[in-house]
Amino acid sequence: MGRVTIKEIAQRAGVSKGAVSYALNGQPGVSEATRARVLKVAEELHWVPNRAARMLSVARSETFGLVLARSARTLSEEPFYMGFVGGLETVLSRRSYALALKVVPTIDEELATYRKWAAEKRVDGVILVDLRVDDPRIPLLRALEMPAIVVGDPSLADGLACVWTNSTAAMGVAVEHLASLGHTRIARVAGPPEHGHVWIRDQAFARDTERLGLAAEIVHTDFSGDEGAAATRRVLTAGARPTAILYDNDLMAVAGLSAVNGLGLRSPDDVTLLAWDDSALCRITQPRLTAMSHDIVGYGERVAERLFELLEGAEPTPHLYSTPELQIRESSGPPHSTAQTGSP
Amino acid sequence: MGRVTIKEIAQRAGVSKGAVSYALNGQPGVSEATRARVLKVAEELHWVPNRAARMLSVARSETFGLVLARSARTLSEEPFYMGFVGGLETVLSRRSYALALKVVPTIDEELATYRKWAAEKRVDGVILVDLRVDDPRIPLLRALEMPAIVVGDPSLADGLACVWTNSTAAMGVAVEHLASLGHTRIARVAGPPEHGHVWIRDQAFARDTERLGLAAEIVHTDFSGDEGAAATRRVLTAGARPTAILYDNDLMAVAGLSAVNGLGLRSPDDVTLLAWDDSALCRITQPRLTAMSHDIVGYGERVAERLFELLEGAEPTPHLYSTPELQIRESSGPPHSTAQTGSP
DNA sequence: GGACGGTACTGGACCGGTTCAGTACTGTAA
DNA sequence: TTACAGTACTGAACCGGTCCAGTACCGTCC
Repeated sequence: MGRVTIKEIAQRAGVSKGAVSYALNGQPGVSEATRARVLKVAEELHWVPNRAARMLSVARSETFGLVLARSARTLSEEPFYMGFVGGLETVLSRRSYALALKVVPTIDEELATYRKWAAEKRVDGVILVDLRVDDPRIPLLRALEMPAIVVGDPSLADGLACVWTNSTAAMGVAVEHLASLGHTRIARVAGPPEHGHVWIRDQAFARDTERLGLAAEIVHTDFSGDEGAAATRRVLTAGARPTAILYDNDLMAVAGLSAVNGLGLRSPDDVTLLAWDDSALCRITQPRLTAMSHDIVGYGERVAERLFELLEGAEPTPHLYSTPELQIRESSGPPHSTAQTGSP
Repeated sequence: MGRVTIKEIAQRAGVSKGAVSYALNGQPGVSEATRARVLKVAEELHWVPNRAARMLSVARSETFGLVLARSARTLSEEPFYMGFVGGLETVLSRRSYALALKVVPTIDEELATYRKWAAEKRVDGVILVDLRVDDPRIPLLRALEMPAIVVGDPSLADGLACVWTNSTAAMGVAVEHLASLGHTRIARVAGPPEHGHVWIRDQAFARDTERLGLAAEIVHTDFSGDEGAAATRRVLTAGARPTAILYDNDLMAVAGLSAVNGLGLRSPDDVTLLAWDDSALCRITQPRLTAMSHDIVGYGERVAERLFELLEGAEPTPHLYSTPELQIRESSGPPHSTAQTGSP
């Protein structure tokens, strides 16, 4: 049991280590008869290549890295990552690649992790999530010559390969949905503006509401349920009350719905709510939440595929994965006539 | 840049490779003067040990493995894992250990993964989650002689080292809380009974309700929001309506609350709801949910520590991490007089 | 002055693969 | 018959560390 090496296979098959290596890797240099014999012996001995030895000689780790710069506590509240990691894994397993996952508290430590991984040759490539505006990780990865896929908009990736979903177009769809229902005053409860995708949606939201002649308002939060609820209360109790609120993630939308109920209001009668991401959370509320929906698992799969393509020499061109689609549910409705006039 | 090996350090410091190795690893065999000189050169050259080479010679991978046998989609709905992984990471980083995370669809593939990891010497130890009754992974890991920590009750771990939270005691606290409020008819919306911790809580629930003379009922689900809501509707529309419902996770409890509202009922007036795990979800509903709360991040930390201890030769004794604590919020209340008699 | 012990260091084997240069043998064409 | 090409294989170097056996040199004690 254990400790089966190619040396042992070589002895049993009566050939040299080199021949065994050729046979096992499907390379030319051995006859079909020998190859079959070696394969048979390897099979009988339950031989599996030793990863460390492979890594050392081929100078590849067959591992991709993913660093999440968030506190462990806020991570658990975000349904995004787990689904995304699941998608990555599906593709990695097919090629016997592994995922090295690291959770660090700050971006500085994330940078340090990349430096270390590069020096150790610990990973063959990395996946960059949670892009910031002018993200310091991009120049670093470029300097380290580390293959990387940016999960985010090409405008944030600064020439690195990226896979993105078209938030700008999706925002257009969302705002038009609200406008077509008759809403004229819309609030957006957004994440922190230093996040790249928040910034992009901010821009798109401002442009689309202006184009359609709607009164618009943006409140920034930290993505948490608590701040989502607080922001909701704030916009609904201010002078000019919006009749629709658009959230940057699911958790804040669900929390927002509770805040609405807490104020004695109802959705969609008094206020239409629209979430972003569309996890299971959106379907367990009452009313269920209208959301901009995208397939996070598929997104992860596509990102992993692109990283493999990049390693095989593909150009680092941006790839559009999808545009989030509007999933209309019961939290959408036309504005109620009395609510439209605003409260005292 | 890159390619800094101990050979180069040896040349620059004017000593042999062996001496460099001793100096860098803090081992005896070199004078303090030489050690300082070697350390200085290594520092200047930004030397970092090559992982593959280390692994090959010390026959350790400095990696722990975690396999999650769930579909990627259901994973993203469970806040537990991300927080747990975050906790593991905190401890692993301190020792420069890595986490190999694998997501597979079935337990059979999980077993295959362990076999492969053992043969490849891919991981130094594994962490076992989602224990089942008569779990086939336990005899396999024992046969593979793979160091492992079971995340779950000693009664499920069958002699393997485990870290657990006392669900039985927690269930007592939960049921007594409901009894002390005056509830006499309680339902439990549970996960699948083949899950070890569900089974344990089922037993405890049955025993505690009987001890206190309460009418009890258990409905099993798949842990999803949809089934949690359906189960809630079922128990509330059956002949003898319970006045309190105890859920096996947060998602089902939140979904249950929506189902309660959908039936035109109110919590806590018509029905008291009690969740389990206490993630952010419990605080964003209206009313906020009473829950059995435990520190999942800390749990992950403790598990990682135990695995290190095990590798250092500690006995595989069970370790109690904590007993979930009752976090009382607005979804708890005494039963309403009319509701108590049941509906037609 | 010789035996002894300890310290500081060297050289090389080793981990388990990959890969390259070289060799022996066979078959074919000039 | 010889030259040449191609196939099948061997032996050894190599990746970058660890670690053991051996050695040179020092001071100490009898």
